[in-house]
Amino acid sequence: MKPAGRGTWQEIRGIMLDRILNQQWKPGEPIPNEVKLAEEFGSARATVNRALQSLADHGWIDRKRKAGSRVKPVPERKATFRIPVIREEILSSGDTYDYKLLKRAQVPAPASVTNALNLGDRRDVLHLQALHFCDDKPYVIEKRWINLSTVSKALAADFAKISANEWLIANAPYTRAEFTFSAVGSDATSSKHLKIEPGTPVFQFERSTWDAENSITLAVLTFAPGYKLTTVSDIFG
Amino acid sequence: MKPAGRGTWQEIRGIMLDRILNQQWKPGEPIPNEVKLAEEFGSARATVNRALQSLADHGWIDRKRKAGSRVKPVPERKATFRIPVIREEILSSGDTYDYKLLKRAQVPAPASVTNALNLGDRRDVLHLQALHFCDDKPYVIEKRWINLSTVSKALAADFAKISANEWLIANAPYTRAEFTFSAVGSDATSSKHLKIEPGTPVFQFERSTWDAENSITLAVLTFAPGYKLTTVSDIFG
DNA sequence: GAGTGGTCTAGACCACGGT
DNA sequence: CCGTGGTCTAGACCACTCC
Repeated sequence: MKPAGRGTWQEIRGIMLDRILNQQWKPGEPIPNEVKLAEEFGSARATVNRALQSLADHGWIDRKRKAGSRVKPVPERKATFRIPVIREEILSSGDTYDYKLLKRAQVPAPASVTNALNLGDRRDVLHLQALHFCDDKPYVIEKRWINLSTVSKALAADFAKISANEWLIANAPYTRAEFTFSAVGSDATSSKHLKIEPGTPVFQFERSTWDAENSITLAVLTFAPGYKLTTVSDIFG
Repeated sequence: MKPAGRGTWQEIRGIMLDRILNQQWKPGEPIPNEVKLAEEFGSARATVNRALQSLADHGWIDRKRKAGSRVKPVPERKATFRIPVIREEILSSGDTYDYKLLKRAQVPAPASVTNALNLGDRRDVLHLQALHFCDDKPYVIEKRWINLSTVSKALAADFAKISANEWLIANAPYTRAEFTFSAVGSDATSSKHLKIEPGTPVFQFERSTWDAENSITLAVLTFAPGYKLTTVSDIFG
């Protein structure tokens, strides 16, 4: 005869999620505490705890000491995107990849960059422009500014051979990043290199990265028309 | 005299992450197994396991039974967005919210919808168009198709009073969703209601949701010009 | 103060997957 | 086969926070 405890934490999570979905546990209402659930499922409290943690991580419940756990009134849905390394993204879909450095210059930072990277009066940045090709067609144009106060080594890198992103991954890992997605009309530079009419709607992806409080780089990626960013989110995605 | 074990799993994770970041543990190389790490940190294996799990969850290491754990050659960076409920997003920023249903019709599904929702020959869908206002200005136009085979109750809902999204959250929770972001030129309908020139670059957010294998709804949100989607990702975000 | 979740421990068994 | 990570247990103590 087996003891009652037969659940893995994922099974227990599944049971509890069902109760939330079919409103056996109603939005905003408290659910039994860990000890009681452990008794009910015939498992250790740690197992129930892990299941509840997971539900909380994925936005189904709120947990507070003393106050207990409650079903969120509105489930908090999230979408997660892998931030791709362009070269790998293209190669993995079986296309050919090419890269061309268009511009490299040590310049005083424009105001928008000073602001985005919190540069204060340290205004020396390395500015790069590059074009990435997919199947010999322009795929994305990259404008980038690198904070030389933080990453002075970047001056010695050969960005004609390795893209700034890949060099930075290896040489200046970041601990915090800010991403922005938007739709803009193609500007003069992008239009020229992507071979499209100025003003064509294009998808723009902006990323600034930081190591603790030190800004590393600002990258603005402008994709060729038709680019879509897609993600599938499973219930625990 | 205290035993050596003084670390929480987060502290241990922090130490191990440092080793990865300063390449004491090099990309692609194996790291010691859980038993050895537990000895080193003077903690239980479960504690080390939790720390390693977290590193794996966040894309810093790969773990395989028997093969052990290795530092990922290229850290896998992710960005997570909360999918906002428009009304709450607007209200929480202190603006006024308004909503207007523009159209409601039971129609045969257009081909793109049949395809996106995998409708087969069950072609009856409820089509809605609605406009959301922020501070009395048009903010986003929503085109939506609801699969009546799955959510027949939707025919009885009063979508003039409650937005489809909020009704569906309460009445047809989903277990899987697919999100797509893109930049498009504003079409005739959107231009008219957002009061912009046709062809203006606008941000478009498309979401289809599913309950197991049954599609629920397809929503296409077209935002007024200037909309940006932003997220900050901490090292363990 | 007291109830709840957060975490740690020591030990055990299991499941996967490389050899 | 057998080493590795994945998980469970039973018990303990701690930390937060509501009352």
